Amino acid sequence: MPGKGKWQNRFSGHGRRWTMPRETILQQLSRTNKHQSPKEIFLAINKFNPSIGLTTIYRTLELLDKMGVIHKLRIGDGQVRYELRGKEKEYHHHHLICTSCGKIIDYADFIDEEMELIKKTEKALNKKHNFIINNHNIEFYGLCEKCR
Amino acid sequence: MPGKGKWQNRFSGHGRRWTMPRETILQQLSRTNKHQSPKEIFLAINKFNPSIGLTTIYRTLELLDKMGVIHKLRIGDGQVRYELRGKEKEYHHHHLICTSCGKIIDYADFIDEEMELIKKTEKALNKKHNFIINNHNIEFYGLCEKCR
DNA sequence: ATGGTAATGATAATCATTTTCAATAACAAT
DNA sequence: ATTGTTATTGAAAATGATTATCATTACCAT
Repeated sequence: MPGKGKWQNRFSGHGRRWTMPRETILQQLSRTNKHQSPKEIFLAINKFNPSIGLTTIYRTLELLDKMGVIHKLRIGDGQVRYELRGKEKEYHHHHLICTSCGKIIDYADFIDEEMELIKKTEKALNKKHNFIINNHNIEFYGLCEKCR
Repeated sequence: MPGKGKWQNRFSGHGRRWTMPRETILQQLSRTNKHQSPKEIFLAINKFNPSIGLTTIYRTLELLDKMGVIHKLRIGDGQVRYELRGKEKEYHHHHLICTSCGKIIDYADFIDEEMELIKKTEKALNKKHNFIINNHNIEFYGLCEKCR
């Protein structure tokens, strides 16, 4: 039985199981606030635990995303990336992506105004298109300091 | 020499050439306001002009995106998608994406407030991170009327 | 302790996108 | 109009991320 971590409770009672690979993957996601791709996560884990396969990484990340534990990021560099949505990172932020080197900067300015606009927009879209909005994605593309 | 279209002038004088495939691809992009993937564009063109290869579609779309003529969309359905940025579509809009069936709805509400926020944010990000912002992407994910 | 079944990992399969490279065609200079 | 340079093209192969398959393993409720 794997050690009980803070996420274990989210896995019980829905036909889901709390397993060692899942705990290890969540640990790796917690280890940094970088936006990691499945391959990166696999390589990091593989150094100390070569028994966890890449397929499991993919499956677990997909599951965690569906559960709302992590956030899926499609920045367009050829790989999907994920970041944790834990309490310590629950502050709302978006991404600044350098189209030259791929660097990603998190930013969280004007959040109050932004949240207000988002809420207003979500409500209007819901009414107008009868669309339930679960998530949104705001990204800015450009050139970072080094690449400009 | 291919027929002169309204985009030809954007291709002259920079070592670029105005070719039949490019004109055909731009025509196909103009034919609809849907968000088309390279394969969809290829299949549509292929019906009446099988001489244009998929590789050329990819290369041309990439070029047109860099030129700012079209807008690249990564909605996460496994393919990149493009839409024209022509005058007739120059109104600012964002996308509402159904995570179940993949339907995309364009919307353009609260644009004034949004533009103001975007401008403010861009200016602040520029100052704070010394980042030049060229583009931004706002998407809402959820369930459409049929899928909810 | 054990049985049902969710989860796993190795492998192969898919599928979008890129690379390669020889052939072609746009177009500037003549 | 002809020519030479070189951007562009298309076919085929390569790449690389993600997904499907399937036999095996290991949670965990009983």
